[in-house]
Amino acid sequence: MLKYALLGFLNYQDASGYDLKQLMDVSTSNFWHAKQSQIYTTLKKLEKEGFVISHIEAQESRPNRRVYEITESGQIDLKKWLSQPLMTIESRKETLLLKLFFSAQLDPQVVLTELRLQRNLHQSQLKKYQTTTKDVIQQFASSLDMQEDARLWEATRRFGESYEEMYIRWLDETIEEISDA
Amino acid sequence: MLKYALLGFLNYQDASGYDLKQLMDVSTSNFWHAKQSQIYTTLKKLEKEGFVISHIEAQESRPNRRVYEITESGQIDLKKWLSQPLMTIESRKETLLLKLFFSAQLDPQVVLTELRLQRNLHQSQLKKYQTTTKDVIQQFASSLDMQEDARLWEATRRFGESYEEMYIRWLDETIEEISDA
DNA sequence: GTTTTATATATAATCTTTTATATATAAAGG
DNA sequence: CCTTTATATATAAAAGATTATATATAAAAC
Repeated sequence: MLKYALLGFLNYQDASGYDLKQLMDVSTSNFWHAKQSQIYTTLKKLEKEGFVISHIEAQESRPNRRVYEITESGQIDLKKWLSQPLMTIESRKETLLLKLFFSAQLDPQVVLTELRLQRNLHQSQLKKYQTTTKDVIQQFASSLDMQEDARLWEATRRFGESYEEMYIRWLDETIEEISDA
Repeated sequence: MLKYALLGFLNYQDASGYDLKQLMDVSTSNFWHAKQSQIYTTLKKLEKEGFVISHIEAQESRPNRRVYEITESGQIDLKKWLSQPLMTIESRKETLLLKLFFSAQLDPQVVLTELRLQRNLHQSQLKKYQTTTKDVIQQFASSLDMQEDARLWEATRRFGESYEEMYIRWLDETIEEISDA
């Protein structure tokens, strides 16, 4: 699936592996992320399969960049993937819930400490969506003059925001429930 | 991490690979799932590492079962993992959001069809948490006489319920937003 | 002046997960 | 009578993802 994340970005503009990593980190990291090594190996694979092509760009006082460009074949494949509806919902992996599920024999104070720590972390994440992420989207939209595209970017940001609000509410309820026991 | 899911279940009672797959499917699948093949290979690995031991149980008119039991080493390792707080929050991978993020050039009707389909699927999942999953937890709790443990199981179920409620609200808002455009 | 941060790519090794395949039997449904 | 479902385990192959390591330079921070 990382394939389509990369093609999706390259469909907007040419970019190097480094650029793509930066782009993902400030935009899709909420719902899609990848390690640097995976991005570079996937780009190589996509070039071998003909979905992208690359050329070296020399720079003064900086290492050379390998800039990737989406091919027509890549654009067709991307559009096909986007048009085909997902027939299932995804099931997440949430380590915190796995731990909680098996924590009955544990000292409740240990569990509460963990839940409170998670609350802090999710609170920070929520603030990030409401400030940094929101700003990044607005900047991208105005600099590229893509107010229409920005509506969908905003929708994905709101998902992250709603998710964190829900998570914090659930943590508060669960902390109270365990405290009362 | 599947390691700890398996040890967590085996800490309640001995079970075969088949049993563990069934157990996960009706209890933790909300936030933790695994394929049959992965469960069997992980159990083999855990036995080699001394966290579990197994013996063959003969059955009449059914294939033999290999029943696993947690060792003291396994119990210690599980407890250690449970006690150690997670220092980060997890970032999900949501294919629907990835598609939406790159769908600006697509016909809005195609996007709306996908979102409405997802709404149906999430509505079904929500109902499942409110009925089947809730019942399964109550049955387990009374059959094993573990009302205390059930409070935490209930907390993880409520997470699934809240998540689906949030997801449906977000889908409704996003569908409206795209319809208006 | 030395360390850290940012720019930039690449590969090896490992771990995790999924898909596919093989085998075997009995009960239940049609 | 035939097909499907449920019970039960196991491994091979492939795909996907993480961790670690290597190299190189310049600007900024301390």
